[in-house]
Amino acid sequence: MPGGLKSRLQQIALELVREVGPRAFTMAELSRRAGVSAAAPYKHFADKDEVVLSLVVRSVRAQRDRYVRAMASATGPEEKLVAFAKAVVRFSYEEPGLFELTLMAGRSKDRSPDLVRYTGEIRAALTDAARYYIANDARRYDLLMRLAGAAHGIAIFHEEGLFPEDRASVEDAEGQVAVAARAILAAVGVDSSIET
Amino acid sequence: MPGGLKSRLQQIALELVREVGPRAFTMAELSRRAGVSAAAPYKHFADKDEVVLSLVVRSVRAQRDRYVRAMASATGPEEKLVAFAKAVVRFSYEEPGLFELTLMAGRSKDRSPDLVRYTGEIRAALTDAARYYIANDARRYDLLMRLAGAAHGIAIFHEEGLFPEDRASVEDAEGQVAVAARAILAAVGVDSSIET
DNA sequence: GTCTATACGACGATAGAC
DNA sequence: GTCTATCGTCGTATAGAC
Repeated sequence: MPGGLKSRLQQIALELVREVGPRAFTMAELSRRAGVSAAAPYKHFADKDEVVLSLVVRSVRAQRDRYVRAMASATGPEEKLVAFAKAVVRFSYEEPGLFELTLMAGRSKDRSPDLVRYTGEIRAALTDAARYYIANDARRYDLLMRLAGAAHGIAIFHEEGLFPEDRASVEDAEGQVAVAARAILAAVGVDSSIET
Repeated sequence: MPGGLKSRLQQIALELVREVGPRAFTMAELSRRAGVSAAAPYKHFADKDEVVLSLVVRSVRAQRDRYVRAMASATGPEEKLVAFAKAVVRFSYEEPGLFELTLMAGRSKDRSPDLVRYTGEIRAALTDAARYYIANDARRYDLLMRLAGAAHGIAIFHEEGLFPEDRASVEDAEGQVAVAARAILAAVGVDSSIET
């Protein structure tokens, strides 16, 4: 079974990052969990960074899957963008390790075409829906920044346990982010230069 | 000069965290920069955690100073809350290390009365301004969560370099967060049960 | 492809002299 | 209060046998 260890290592690395976060991830623990020697992983990955990079790519791909799917199953621009915001909160809740990993994507973007592709696809889906609100590229990008930024921050607040005890469920957090998203969208109104 | 080293260590630890962030902070580097032996700091702090905790307290106090001052010099509830949101963005820009440190505050709150006090003062100032919008405690807390969460997220996006190149200044980020804050506040309207 | 063995460095923390 | 010296632990990474 050649190459069998490589994908197994990736899988275990994923679980490890899910548990302890990207910072505390170590090659030593990876080898331990895989039940192989500390040297073995280095036959499949040049170094630690290469392992982490492959996880970043997986994280972004997973988010693309979720966000694009969430937006596709909603009808109308506002509902699509709200669905995105809720999906961000849910992803951070279900995959805190991968969510934290995402922020490292900006740094390592040069090193992986896949990364560029997946982030591009997320952006394209968002842009598509937001076109309904704003035709101008720059202003529309600003709107998406406010929307995604707000979703990100609310997700973190929820993750950090800052929500009040009696309303700390994921559904509560999704509700809050939905309200915020609708507010941000309502503030820009609808771009009248768009034909139905 | 008894105790002189302790405050010097705190000062240097602060600079160190500002530079490399809380995760990469090490006692070894702290000693090195202070020009003392690796053992010296342990006469003043029980362990690494105690050093970091003292920095968390400093970070929260610094934010209290900024946020309360920013809100005090603005007139009217909306302007006060917008000023808070902008101050969050500016703090994350000017003190990224301390900003990152803040998220560890939730974990260690039990261990420092000062921490509880400072966070309480920030919350009180926010609550005071938000009373204009919502009288009900729970719903007002939700509003502040959306506001602070959005500010936090937009601050992080700016910090991570996700703003477009030609609009990546702090002032641009402040402008974006102000728009988002106003949108979130506008969505709840004004609580009519408030007199004046 | 995987192993054992190992080099090397960093860090946290302590003991005991002064 | 500060030093020197030191221990133990862990991590990254490589060399060479199988």
